[in-house]
Amino acid sequence: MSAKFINTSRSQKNNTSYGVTCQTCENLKCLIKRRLPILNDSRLVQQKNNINCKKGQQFIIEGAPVNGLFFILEGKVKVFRTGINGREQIVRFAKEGEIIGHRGFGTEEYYSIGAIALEQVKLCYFSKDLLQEALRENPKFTYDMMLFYANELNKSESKVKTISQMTVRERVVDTILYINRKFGTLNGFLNLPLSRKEYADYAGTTEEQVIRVFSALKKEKLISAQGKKIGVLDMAGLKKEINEHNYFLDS
DNA sequence: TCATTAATCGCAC
DNA sequence: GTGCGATTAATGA
Repeated sequence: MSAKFINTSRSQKNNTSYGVTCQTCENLKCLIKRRLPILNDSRLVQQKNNINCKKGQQFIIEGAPVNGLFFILEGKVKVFRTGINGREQIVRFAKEGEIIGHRGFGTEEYYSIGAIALEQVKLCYFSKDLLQEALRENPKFTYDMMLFYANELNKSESKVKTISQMTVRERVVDTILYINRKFGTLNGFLNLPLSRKEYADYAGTTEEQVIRVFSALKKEKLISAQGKKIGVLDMAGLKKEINEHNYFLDS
């Protein structure tokens, strides 16, 4: 909770608490890892920081000043924004290889979002200044980042449409499909245990609505539920729910 | 086992 | 559809 994770003063070489450097990292989804050949001797990769987060720990606080960007090395997080009456709207879920906090990058001085670890998470933290330096010097890297931003914008525009035009039932189904697409399944259940409230916060409804839709879907044999674990029984049936209204979005 | 926390359900608006 | 409160199930210390 304290601000010590923003501590960028790490004297030595590339060693970290758990020994992952950009060179030894195996996460090929990471933009920086993919461009390592051209970024290898930049100060950016030499001075990155590693941060360990426990489950439930918030590592980005709304309103805090932006000093850099987070890349997820391992684990899953949720990114949210707090609404008027204190209700939180989950903007997206993110997993390894994704970037967090990029919206505040550049002109914004403060984060407009918060981020919480959903499980044990390892993060790579890059300072804003060094990142800007790397972007100015490496057009290819800059281009990759631009594609990432364009893609993110597209997804968030799709989500606006989802929330404003779909019924609650469709939004909940859409959320299940989204989690399924993004995180896959494990032993027949979605590979990401979320509370009903978290489903609600993502789908833009209330916890009760999610429960009601879930129990309806269970009766219809479309999904199964055991506590937090949700299993998809009839993928085609769920997709049909949304396809019928032509709102299916692959975000 | 007891104490919390989360999931459901029912009911009024 | 939404929001509150009571009941019950699940989880953790």
